[in-house]
Amino acid sequence: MTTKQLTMFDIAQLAGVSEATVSRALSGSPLVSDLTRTKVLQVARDANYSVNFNARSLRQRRSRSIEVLIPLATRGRQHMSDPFYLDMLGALADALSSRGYDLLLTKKAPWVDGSEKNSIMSGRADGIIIMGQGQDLDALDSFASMYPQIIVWGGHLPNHNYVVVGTDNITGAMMATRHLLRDAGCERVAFLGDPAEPEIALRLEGYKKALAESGVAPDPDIIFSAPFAAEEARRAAEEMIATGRQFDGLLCGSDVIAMSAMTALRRAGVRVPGDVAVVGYDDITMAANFDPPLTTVTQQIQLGGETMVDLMFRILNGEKVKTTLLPAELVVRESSTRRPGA
Amino acid sequence: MTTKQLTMFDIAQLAGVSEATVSRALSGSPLVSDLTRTKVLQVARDANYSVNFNARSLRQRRSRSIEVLIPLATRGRQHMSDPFYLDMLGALADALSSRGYDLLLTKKAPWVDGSEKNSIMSGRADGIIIMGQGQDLDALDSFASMYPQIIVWGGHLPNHNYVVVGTDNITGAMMATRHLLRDAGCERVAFLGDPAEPEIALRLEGYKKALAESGVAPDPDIIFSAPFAAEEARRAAEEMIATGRQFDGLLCGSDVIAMSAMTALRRAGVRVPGDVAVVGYDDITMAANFDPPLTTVTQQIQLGGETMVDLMFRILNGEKVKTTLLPAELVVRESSTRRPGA
DNA sequence: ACAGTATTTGTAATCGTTTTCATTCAATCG
DNA sequence: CGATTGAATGAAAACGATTACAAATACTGT
Repeated sequence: MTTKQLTMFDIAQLAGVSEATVSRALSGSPLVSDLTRTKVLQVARDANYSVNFNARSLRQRRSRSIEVLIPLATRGRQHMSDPFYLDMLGALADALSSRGYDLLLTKKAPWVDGSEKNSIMSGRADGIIIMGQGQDLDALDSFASMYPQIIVWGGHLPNHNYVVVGTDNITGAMMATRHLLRDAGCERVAFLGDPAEPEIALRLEGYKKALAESGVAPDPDIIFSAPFAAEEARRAAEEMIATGRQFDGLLCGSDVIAMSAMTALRRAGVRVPGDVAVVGYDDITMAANFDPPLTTVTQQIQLGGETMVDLMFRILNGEKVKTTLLPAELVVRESSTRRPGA
Repeated sequence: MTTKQLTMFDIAQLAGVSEATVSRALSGSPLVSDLTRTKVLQVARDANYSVNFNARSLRQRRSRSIEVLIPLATRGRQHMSDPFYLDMLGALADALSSRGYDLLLTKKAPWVDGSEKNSIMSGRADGIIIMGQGQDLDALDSFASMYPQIIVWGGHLPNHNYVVVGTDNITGAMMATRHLLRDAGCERVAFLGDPAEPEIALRLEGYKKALAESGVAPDPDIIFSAPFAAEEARRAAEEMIATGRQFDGLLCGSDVIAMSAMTALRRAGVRVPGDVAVVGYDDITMAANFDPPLTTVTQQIQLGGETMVDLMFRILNGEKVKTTLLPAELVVRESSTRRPGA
């Protein structure tokens, strides 16, 4: 059972020094002789002592933890259950823990529900990493304007006063669309995704740009936008098919959407990639292990997590940092290697 | 920019009362008159004041947060990227936040790397929820023996001194296997999963039991166990096929494994469920939206998360709680509706 | 009006660190 | 050898809340 909580005072007694010295020894301060340090460390280890986190945070006025906010879109793009988030969470957890920081996971944005309480002002966290701008850009903006120590993963939009990290969605979608048009030989490329989410909107923009490049006018009939998670994506795809829209290529707003759409297509007797070439976005772990393996735009999740954490620490150090655009890269796999009529 | 940190003293001044009264008013203590309470609340809201978390935790000796540990199996069952974890994380986050608690996400088990430091003894968290027993049962056991406030999601094993919450893996696997044998008419049902992970071992046990029921002797040739995540699962399945093992049914240790295996099967020209009926385990969100929709054993993730949190709070209240077995339920979908030769 | 009880409030101690400032002690120098 | 430096330590003041205890006030009933 838990033995009585040891305090620094106890360690000081045992080591025959003052609390101040113990504190210094444990925190690696140079203001303590090597001899005393080893002695103190030894005693602390033997006693299985652990510095009280709250006391330290209180005194130092920093918590050594970062909140990661994955807003549960009430109605929106992806549900929290999108594996993309998990991959990113893993990357963030690694990046933070390698710096001795903890990760506080939250689902509810502090700017909803009126109460302006948040983890920064309560000293709960030193900064907040927000996954996705979400749909209420103004609320995010005004929230972020109160705190500099905020990093947002998302799309690069013109006016905002927070630091954004994200991949180049426009270019990514352009590459994907070009691939469908040129390599896969598609003539009518459709789009499936919810542009209410900024990242998706940018991908839609890239899609249109690529079409324009090839002299194709975007056809609103095959630009399907509806709010969705996996389930709704499938339904949307089913409806697309049911209403008889013609397309031989499909660019999806995410891998989850792509997988769901492929399911719908196949059920409807449409072959992938034979009849329709499909491309996803994100390159989640499962994308490569899907059947057929999903062509997709990789987001370099590991790098993304690392970058966000890096920038966060810069901010906490008082540096001025800039929004960062990571390169997107197309990963070609079988789902888009169309063999018309095969 | 962040205005100077307000303290309770400031609020007390503004409201014309003492700090003690402010504290009581904010915490909803009955020891304060309604009049003063509303006054104080008003002032606090106007000033946009927020109680300092660390100071409170220090004084109250509890942090109002729970650590959720998702051990990154160095070599093992599922990588952290299994969506099952994300669904469960979501459930835990909901259950915790509805009780005003925070979720501290961790990947590294405190009992590795020698240092016995952990979030409980440092006052960082009030309890730890551990996702999966992992492979080092003894280490977990001895760690848990030091702290009562630990809940483990996993398999129900005979000897351990921590509280386990999990679904009935044996029964779940039995139902799944029976389904393959009886409903799908399979004659040779294979198993794919890594029994080094306790939950998988139990599923394997259920599988064998169901076989025995039907008078079938388990064939080691088609019980495939290898450590894996999605990628490795696919490889394992590929090897299964390549080495020419005969089977017309496949029970997988998880949905991710099942999806990967299905990919491998189809690539090899094996039809699912035509030639091989496949069943997964977990019922992750994507299972229903896969092609074909995955027959699987649902784990009632929401209930599981809620249960773990509930038990955790009981423990923190000093109650004695018992290991809990949640029911498993088979969800039949197309991936196992075999039409031999169809 | 007064003792006796509820009800509200305030005072001050406490939670366990870190860190400023002062102090000690040994070493160096002129 | 006394003065001066420098390194290593300790004493004590924060950090910002909560709560035990005491005090003040309001409310009973006689």
